[in-house]
Amino acid sequence: MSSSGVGPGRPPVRQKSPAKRAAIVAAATKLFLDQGYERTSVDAIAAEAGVGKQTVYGHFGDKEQLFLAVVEETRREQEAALTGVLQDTGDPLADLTAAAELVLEGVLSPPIAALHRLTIAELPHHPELQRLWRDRTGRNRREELITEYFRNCDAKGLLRVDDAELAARQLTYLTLAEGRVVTLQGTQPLSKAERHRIAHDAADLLVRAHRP
Amino acid sequence: MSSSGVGPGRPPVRQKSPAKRAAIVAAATKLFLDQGYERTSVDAIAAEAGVGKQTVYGHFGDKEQLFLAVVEETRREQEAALTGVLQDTGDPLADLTAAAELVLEGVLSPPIAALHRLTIAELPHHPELQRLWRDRTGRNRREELITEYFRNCDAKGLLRVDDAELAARQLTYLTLAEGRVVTLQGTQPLSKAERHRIAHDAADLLVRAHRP
Amino acid sequence: MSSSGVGPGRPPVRQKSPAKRAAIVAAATKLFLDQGYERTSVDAIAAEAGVGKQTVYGHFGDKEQLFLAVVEETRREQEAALTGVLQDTGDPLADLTAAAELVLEGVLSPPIAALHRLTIAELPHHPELQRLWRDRTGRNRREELITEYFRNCDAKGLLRVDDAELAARQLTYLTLAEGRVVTLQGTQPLSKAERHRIAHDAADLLVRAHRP
Amino acid sequence: MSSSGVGPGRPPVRQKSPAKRAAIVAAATKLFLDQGYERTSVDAIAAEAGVGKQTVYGHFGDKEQLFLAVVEETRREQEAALTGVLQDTGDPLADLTAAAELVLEGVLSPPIAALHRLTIAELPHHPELQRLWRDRTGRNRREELITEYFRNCDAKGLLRVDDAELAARQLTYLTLAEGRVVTLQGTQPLSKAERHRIAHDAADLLVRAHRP
DNA sequence: TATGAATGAGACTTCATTCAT
DNA sequence: AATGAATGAAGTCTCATTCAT
Repeated sequence: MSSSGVGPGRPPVRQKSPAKRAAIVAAATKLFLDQGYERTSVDAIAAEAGVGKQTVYGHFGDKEQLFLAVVEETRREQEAALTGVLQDTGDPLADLTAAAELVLEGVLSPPIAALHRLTIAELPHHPELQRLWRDRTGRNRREELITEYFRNCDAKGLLRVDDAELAARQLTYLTLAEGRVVTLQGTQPLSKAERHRIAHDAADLLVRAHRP
Repeated sequence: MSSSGVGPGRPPVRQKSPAKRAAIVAAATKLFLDQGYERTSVDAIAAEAGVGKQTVYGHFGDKEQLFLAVVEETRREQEAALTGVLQDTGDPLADLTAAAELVLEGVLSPPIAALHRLTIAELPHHPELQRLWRDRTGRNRREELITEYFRNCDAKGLLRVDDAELAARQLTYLTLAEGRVVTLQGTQPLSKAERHRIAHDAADLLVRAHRP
Repeated sequence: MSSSGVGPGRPPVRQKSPAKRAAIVAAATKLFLDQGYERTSVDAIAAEAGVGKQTVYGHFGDKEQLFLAVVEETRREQEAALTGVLQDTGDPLADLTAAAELVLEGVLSPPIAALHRLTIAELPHHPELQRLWRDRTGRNRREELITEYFRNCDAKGLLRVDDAELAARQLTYLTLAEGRVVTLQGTQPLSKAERHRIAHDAADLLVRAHRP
Repeated sequence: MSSSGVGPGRPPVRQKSPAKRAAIVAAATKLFLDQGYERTSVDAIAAEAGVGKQTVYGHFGDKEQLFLAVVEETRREQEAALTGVLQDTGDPLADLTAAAELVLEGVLSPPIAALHRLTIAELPHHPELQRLWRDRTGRNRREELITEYFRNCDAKGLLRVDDAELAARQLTYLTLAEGRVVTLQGTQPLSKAERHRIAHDAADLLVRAHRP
């Protein structure tokens, strides 16, 4: 606002290049997720991004701000990537199993799992990160869809669900918790069969609990 | 070769002091849990333990071995601390809620939560740690007690539980997952009321699902 | 990749100061020659050069590279210092004695002798150094001049020399070997008289062997 | 003398074991020759010898004394190993060539070459070593044999040698100097053919110079 | 006498950050 | 705005030596 006017004829006073900023964030994301916060050096980030070190400091101030920017950015991307497909075939067990599988697939994908580990690790050391994470908690598009699904089932009499939000959260947490344990927090791959089993067990529990 | 050399073998004269070893582990535990692996310096550990740096290296070889020793030791302590109280009042909902509360209390206690965060953070960087953790998974005394409880309920006709192990795992995971999210992975305290609510919600789900 | 990054390439703004590099090499040369490789700390080199430690690492990467740079540099200087004075008075014994004295003077001068000792000591530990030294062997300006001198004598009929290169090498090696032994590898000074004796003995042997 | 009496019946007051001393020297010799003085740790020596560290200090006082003991010991062994075979076939060139080959073989053998490099490297740092080496210089059995050989040749009129000692020294130095340069101070092997060439060139020079 | 646990100093190297250009 | 050379602090680990047994 103060620097990017539209008037003609000003000398080219070298604006902070958004392209470089993006390159830095991309490089930092890769390295942070791969190696963790402390293990990643600003030098390495600058080199990976192909920029000078001062450029990094110019854009982000210090290493911590850059880290927070990376977390924020990555979270935004993930959120956007949550495609809202949730079939309603009239068979709650099948539908919820499928939904849980999608949850697993999303959360255990390498970058997201890495972000999760990284966030947990750095949580106590960056108060700002706590605020960031707290704000996000529960505001998940997928969970909202599952909530709606439970509401529909209740309306249709397929299930009897008093608190659809709670049910959606339970399905999600249950699936995730077991998925994370089985894959050593996302460091090991999850076979299709195992993923299905986990999702099915969770969905089955919910369906049984809420059978009319 | 290493013990006898040229002359006849004589008994070793001086042993590595177990007291110093314990002091080092205690100091390392405190600092690692507090600050994380990378942020903790061996210098600081030695100072905290009141020993020389080389004493640390003499006992553990390098920082990573010390770290693994800390994890192992802490895990052992936790396991031992799991007192096996699990009431059977004939009211599954109440009993399982109480059990879940105990789970929460144990796992969200500051040192254990810190160890959990630390372990997750370092998992990708220490293959040995993965092995350690994998071996531990599921071999939990508390879970076994809950499993037995479900079996009893099934036998008594209070609940209908085909797979008691699965049920116990589900109760545990569900409780833990929500507890961890709510406390920001154990970095924030959990009020008694909130703890009860979480435990109750989970226990309620299980009981409903398995009602005869 | 490393030079352009995202934006358009701009000329590098700040160059590694050649003055600092030179100061580091000078300091390292002094200390390495004085104390040897292992005994010399990078800290001490940086202090002697009046720069920060990282400046040393920025310029040379690690201690070994710095060491090789020192050897290379010192060798270059020596080579350059070899002034090509080799009188031809028509008296081979006198001329070759004088030449041998010059060889002695050059090779037993404290810095060059020290470099020689240092190189020999480190040869087995730095393969790169072996390559460096192998390449240098025999490419000595002084030896070439002596070779020419022998050729001239042969042409003039003063001596009968079939293999002038061999003769030059023999004069050089013989002189050096005895000079080094007598001075304890250059650690002790060599009196003028002794130097003359050594040079004369060697030259005399060559002249006698090649008398027509 | 004061401690190793022969009288019977003294209580076994634990004498300094000569076997351990020998083991320490052997271990130290191996490691010093292999890695150099600074690079070899007392720890490693004690481990290699299979004794405690204090035993090393008990026997030798400190690392430097141990080093000097190693040099002294190794020198003694070499000296002893110099078998005095020097043929006299009446053909000076052949005999001296053979002698020079033996010199080469001895001096360029890996352990002796290593000792030579080590000694040169440490010469400036251990004044005691200088004294040790100075005393030894020229007191070489092989050289004495060659000296005698030259005297015999002179007596028999095969050669004309005024200073047989000088001639022997020249043959030795010349051979050694070239041999050392060619093998990079004994770090590289010397082919039989090359060894012969070097010895022959040196012997030839001497024979020519002293032809009657 | 012999052991090896323990020490304090110091080794090489890398870090986040600033400064001169 | 952007570069990367330079800094000073701090990192992990090893050393020669001593001390308690």
